[in-house]
Amino acid sequence: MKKVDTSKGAHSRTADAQKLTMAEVAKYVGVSAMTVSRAFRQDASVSEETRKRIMEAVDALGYVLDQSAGSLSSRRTGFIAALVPSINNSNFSDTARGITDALENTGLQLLLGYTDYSAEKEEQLIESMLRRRPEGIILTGGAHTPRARRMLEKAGIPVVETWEIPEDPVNHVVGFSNSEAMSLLVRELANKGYRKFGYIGGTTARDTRGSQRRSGFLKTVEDLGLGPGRMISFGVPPITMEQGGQAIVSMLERWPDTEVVLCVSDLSAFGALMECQRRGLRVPQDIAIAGFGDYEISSICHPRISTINVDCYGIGRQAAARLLDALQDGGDVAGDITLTSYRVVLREST
Amino acid sequence: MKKVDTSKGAHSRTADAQKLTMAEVAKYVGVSAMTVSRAFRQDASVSEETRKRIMEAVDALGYVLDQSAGSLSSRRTGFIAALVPSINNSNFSDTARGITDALENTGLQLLLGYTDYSAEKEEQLIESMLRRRPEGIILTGGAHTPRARRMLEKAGIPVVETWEIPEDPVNHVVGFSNSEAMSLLVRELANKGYRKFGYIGGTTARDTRGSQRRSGFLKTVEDLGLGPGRMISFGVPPITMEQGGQAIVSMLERWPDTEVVLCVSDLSAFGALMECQRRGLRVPQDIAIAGFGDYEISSICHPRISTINVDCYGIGRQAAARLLDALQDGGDVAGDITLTSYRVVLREST
DNA sequence: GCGAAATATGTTATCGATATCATCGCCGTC
DNA sequence: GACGGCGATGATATCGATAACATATTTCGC
Repeated sequence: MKKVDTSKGAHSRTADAQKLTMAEVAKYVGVSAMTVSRAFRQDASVSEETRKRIMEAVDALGYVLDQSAGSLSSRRTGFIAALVPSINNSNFSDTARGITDALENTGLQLLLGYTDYSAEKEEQLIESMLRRRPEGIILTGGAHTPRARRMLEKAGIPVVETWEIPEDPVNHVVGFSNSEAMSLLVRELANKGYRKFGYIGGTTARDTRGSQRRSGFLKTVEDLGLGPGRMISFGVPPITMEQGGQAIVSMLERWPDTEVVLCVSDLSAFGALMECQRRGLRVPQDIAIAGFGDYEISSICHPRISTINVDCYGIGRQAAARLLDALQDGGDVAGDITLTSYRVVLREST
Repeated sequence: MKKVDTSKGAHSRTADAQKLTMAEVAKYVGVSAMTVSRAFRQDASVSEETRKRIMEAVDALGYVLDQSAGSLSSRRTGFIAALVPSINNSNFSDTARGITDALENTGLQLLLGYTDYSAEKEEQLIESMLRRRPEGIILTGGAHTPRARRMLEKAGIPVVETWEIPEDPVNHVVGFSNSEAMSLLVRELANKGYRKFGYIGGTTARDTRGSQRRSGFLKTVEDLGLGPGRMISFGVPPITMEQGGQAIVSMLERWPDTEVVLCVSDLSAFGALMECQRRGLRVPQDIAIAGFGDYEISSICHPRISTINVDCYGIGRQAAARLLDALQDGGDVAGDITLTSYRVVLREST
């Protein structure tokens, strides 16, 4: 890693000193600042002729609207805040993309933050987001610190919690029951004849969706009379592909006769699958594996992985849509719950 | 997908009407607004006693600082803008995370946008970002529309282009030569004895880094006297895992004696690898496969994929660091080029 | 113990846009 | 032809914080 200085592109920050304001554009055109302001909005009444002249001046001078100033006086920042646990996880980046797409052409801009699955970090982020006075906020999950919750309630903006169904929602919810989804997968696999079930997940409750999946698994295995589920907890959530591989090794050492292993996500399932191949185990004959989330990888790898398909992108789109509804109606909308779809996808790995 | 109304969490936007301002906190405490403002900054001179009383009031009232107002008067928005082609690609989300991490505790907040590999979309995004008056901006690549370039130059803020080395940089650069990296991979594989080289990539030049990798491949194969490289172009960049699978099928139909296939990214390489397994081809004996980017998947799958490791996270961290340097020095820093490291990682797939 | 420097706090103007209300033509209608 | 209404534009106050300067109070060195 070396550094090379070049005089090219040198460029002092204060040089062209972007001092340009609306008033100067106005003077240049020979109208008032107010008229320039109006020209930037499509609903305002400005003659076509004037607007054209203004826009030409804007182009010529290189003026760029200053929304910080605008939002102070209009009391509309045009921001929507969204917090996701991690952006490196494609499930959540799909949700983020859904939000972005739904916001396109609304004039709203997304302020995105990563909580790293930590409620404390979430609290910090909520505060720093609220300082920007967003018009709405989208969160992942329903577990918040008390202070975070207070701030949210006091903010006076629509709040959407996603990806799960909190017991006591703040406001709107767009998501599904992770435990029921996992339960459905267990039942379908039991129907296929599997009896000895194992589960691989992270060690703590930091990942609330992961915990819900786990409890759905445990309960359903019990309900079906298939004895206590075999549980390997490995690594701090979210667990990686590699940890999935290590976990299945532990599983097979401890309970060699396990027939099928369900994983908290497709990522660990994939790691487990590859580790089995490396060890010469046949999947699903020697051991069957299933994941959760239907990541792209699961439909591509060989054998393909059985999983639960979740509408990640749709969660984002709908969360944004609920927010837009609420903003439209002047905020008189009561909280509601929008359930999103999921489905079991059985493939060659089970 | 159904909707369930609940009266719970109902919550009208105008109810608690977050009218709370600094002045009211000030009145509550019995000091001036200015003192409250000072209490929020660590460098300001406020007695410990007063600050404590103010913070208690802030807590009690639930006041949240309004940065939109603050940044108007201080002329510091605390925003850094960053544009990446896609957030669903883990290489770029790693870069985004690098930026976020580097910005932690600087009081700066990231405004993130996705260009979808489109220069037009990038132009739009640059404009909407500049409206927020960011203090610096990080871009991916060096291909911008003329208007985008003009806006960037006029903005008077530090600009960092990343992930490649533009011929004519706007300002700072943090990246590496994609063509040289690919060239290095070709040479190492040639050293291992491979002679008949194929390449899989997307169909258009939208993905400039992809194009650079391709030209690095072609040139090096020629230079080594290994005849014209065999090229399969498939799909609009960025190409998916599935398209990688389809592409290798075309490759082997057209040039069945191909010995090694290089892919524009690990994702397509993985798709190709899995498709080979599905068809009973042995990798690397029947066909060797290499990727680019060293995604997590490549070190986990079986066989593991040879690739170029790129310091995605480091690109983000360093880009942010260059920006912080420039902000620190009052912007009198000339543009410079920071080269980031990459290395060939040979694994079982070649 | 006195003046200078440092500390703590207040006052006022201001950042750059927009809400609001006022103004001025112009058109059409009864 | 007078009046109501609408379209286009301008003047002024204001959004909520902070910069800059002013002032009061304390600290400290010699």
